[in-house]
Parts: sequence; structure tokens; C-alpha cells
Amino acid sequence: MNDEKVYAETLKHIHRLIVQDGLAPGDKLPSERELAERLGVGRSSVREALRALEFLGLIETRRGEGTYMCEIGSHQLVDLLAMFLLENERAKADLAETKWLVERLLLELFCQRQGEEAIGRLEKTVRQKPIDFERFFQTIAEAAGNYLLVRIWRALSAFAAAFAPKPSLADSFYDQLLAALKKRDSAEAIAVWEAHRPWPLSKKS
Amino acid sequence: MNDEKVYAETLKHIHRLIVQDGLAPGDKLPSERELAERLGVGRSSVREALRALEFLGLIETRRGEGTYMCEIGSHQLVDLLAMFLLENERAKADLAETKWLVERLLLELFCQRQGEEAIGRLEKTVRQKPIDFERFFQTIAEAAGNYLLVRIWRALSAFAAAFAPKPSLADSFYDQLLAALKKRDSAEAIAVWEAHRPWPLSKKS
DNA sequence: ACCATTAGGTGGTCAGACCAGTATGGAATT
DNA sequence: AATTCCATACTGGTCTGACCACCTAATGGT
Repeated sequence: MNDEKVYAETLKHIHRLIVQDGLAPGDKLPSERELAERLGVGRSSVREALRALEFLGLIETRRGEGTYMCEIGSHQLVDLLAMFLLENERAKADLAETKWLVERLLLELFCQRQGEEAIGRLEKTVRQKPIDFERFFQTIAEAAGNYLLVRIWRALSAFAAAFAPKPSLADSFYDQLLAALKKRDSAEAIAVWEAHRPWPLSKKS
Repeated sequence: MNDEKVYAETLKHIHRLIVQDGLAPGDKLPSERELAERLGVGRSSVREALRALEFLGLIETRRGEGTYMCEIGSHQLVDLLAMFLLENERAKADLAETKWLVERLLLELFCQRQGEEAIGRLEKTVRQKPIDFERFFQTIAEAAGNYLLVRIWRALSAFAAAFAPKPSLADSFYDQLLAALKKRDSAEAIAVWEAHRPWPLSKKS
């Protein structure tokens, strides 16, 4: 019945353990040997599961010390994925497009949910020349109120940064966008967005 | 001097091997034992490297057959990250919203790229009562021409299924949507979408 | 109080064994 | 000659036990 691979099961078990114990970034996981014994599996299976988690950027192993939870969105996975993504032109195009679309979504959400303090932080970012697009959009993303979408954006952004130059946009773009956002006018914001960062929404395939 | 971990080095070696040999999706990798011998490392280290690649969604292992390259993108990755992210109520709401937004995006892309055969498949799906939303949207997603976005949608969809019942929509919704899609009228399609599957794009937090 | 030593724990790695599937080729059958 | 069937070799999956390098903390002597 249960033909699931042991290392995959182990991965789920470890996940359950993390959730149940409420482990936060920085916390220590049980040792490999203890995990193996508690889960009734071999240490090698535990290690294979941990390896997956490590390369996904969820844990960090320190020789002689132990295994620790770490901040998600780590670069390990970004570098690795980028390494493979680089070999595929199509994937690059899809990534760029997806990033663009998600950013447009975030603009829309921002207009419907933003508070005054978010606008204030945006203005501050814009005053700091040269304007940092990543930083600017990070603020928008956080204020958009959808944490999962922010996560997705961060991942896309990190991937894109791994093998594409940062987009350099004119100051006027930020000014116009900010004006639209202040009015909570999502239609205008999107119009500004599409005018300054056009994406060929037309390719056949 | 070289204090890099063996499984990390092995990972790079395997990548180099894949690039040099020009392995494409579907191609077979050397066996674990052969890799271990060629790279002069233990089989367990090879396995740990492969495990990372597998959970990153880059390779697929089939017991008794071998290890194969698979489509690039992110699926396991998104799955796993989501698994760790979706542990609270807030995340569930974000998931539902994100899924809704991504689906709206896919509708837009579909209108700009769809071919006639995609429309045909949609009509076929609609004729099969009861209409399966997942199946219907799967067709739209694939025809939208952005593989990465499809992957993200699939992950979102899978997770949503775990938390919430499948949305049950009136047949008239599919009819109206199909009519709009036939005309490649993204504005109308989105209008139908928002009318039948409304999402409270207004919550403060 | 200080510092050096030491013992135990931890991750990292390897080798070997065995299991459970699949593929393959040759023998037996038709 | 074509087909079926099965032994065999190969593949991934798993466990065990051993050893290394490293870190920490307790120990013990000064």
C-alpha cells in the first residue's frame, strides 16, 4: 500500500515535526541520528531528505554543530535554479513575463489596500537617488497584503536578478506611478506600468 | 584547501556533465554507481546531490530504470515552499486570492495567444457534464503559453484542493466565458470571471 | 580564576550489503 | 519465423556500521 519512497515520507515527517514544534528561523533541529531513530528509518534517508530541504534554502547544516532552520528565499536555490534555467531560452522568457505579470497584479492590489504609511515609505525610496527598483517594489509588494504573492514575487525577482540586468527606469516613471498610487487609481497605475515596462503580450508561442 | 562539501561538488559535476553532454528533457543520466565511480566519490554523496536536483524538479528517478531529465520550471519547488508557508489561516486566504488572480492572468494571456484547437478542446470539456473546473482551466493554462505560470497555477490549484472544496459553477458561466474567449475579448472574459467568481478585492488587512 | 585537555556529540563520507523493481537477451514453445 | 517466458544483469532504494573532521562543553590541573 505504502509505496512512497522513504526519503519523501521522511521529508513530510520532518516538516510535520517542524510545524508541531513551532520551529522558527534560527532554531535547531534534532540530530540526524536522533531523527533516524525517532522516524524508524536509516540515517541515509534522513540525510537525503535534509539535503532537499537544504538546497531549497529551508535549513542550514553546520558541521560539528547541527542543523538549523534558516530564512526562506535563500540564494542556494536561486543560484542552482538559475544555473539550469540559463540553459533554456524559453524558460527565461517565461520567467521575465511571469515576473512582469505578477508585478502588475501587485500594483492592482496595492491600490485597493494601501495605507498612508506605505505611500510615505515609497516616497522616501524615490527620493533616494538612484532609485532602486527592487526596493521600491518590495515596499509595494509588502503593502499589497498578500504574503504568498509576495513570496512568489521575491522568488521570481531573485531568479531574474541571477541572470538579467536590473531594469533601469527613468525617474519620471516612478513619479507618475507614485501619483497614480496616491490616488488609488489602479487603472492609471497599470497604464503607467505598461507604458514604461512594456511586455510583448502577443507572441504566438 | 578544498573544504567544499562533496555532495555540493558532486552537484556541480553532474550539472557540468549535463551541459557538456547536452542532455535534454527526457534523456537518461548515468547510473548512480557509474557517476560515483567517474567522480571518485561515494554513492551516497551522489544520491544526496541527485535528491536535491529531484526536489528542485530538475530530474526524475524511476526505480529499476534510471534517472531522467525532466521539464524545467518549478513545480516541486513551489509545492514544497508552499507547504511550509501555508500553515496559518492567513495563508489560506492568500492562497485563495492568489489562485484567483493567477487564473485571471491566464485568461488574459489565453485571449492573446490561443489557437483554434484550444477552443475546440474547451468546447469538448464543457460538453462533458458535469463540467470539471480543473480540467477546463488546465486547458486554458496550457494554451496561455507560459509554462512557468502554468506550474505556479498547478501548485496553487493542488493546495487549494487540499483546503477548500472544488468551486461549483453554473453551466451558464462556462458558456459566457467560452463566448468571450472565442472572440479573444479579454476584457469581457475578465468581466464574466469577476461576475461569477467574485473575490473581495477590498479587505484592509 | 584561568587555560589546556579531553570526551562526547554532530555533520560528512564511504563501503558494502541487500531489496525491489525493470530491461534485455536467449531459450523454449508455438 | 514469430512468440512467449524466464534467468540475469542492471537500476534505484534502503540500511548498517564504520571512520573522519569539527565543535562544544565538561573536566582537571595550574
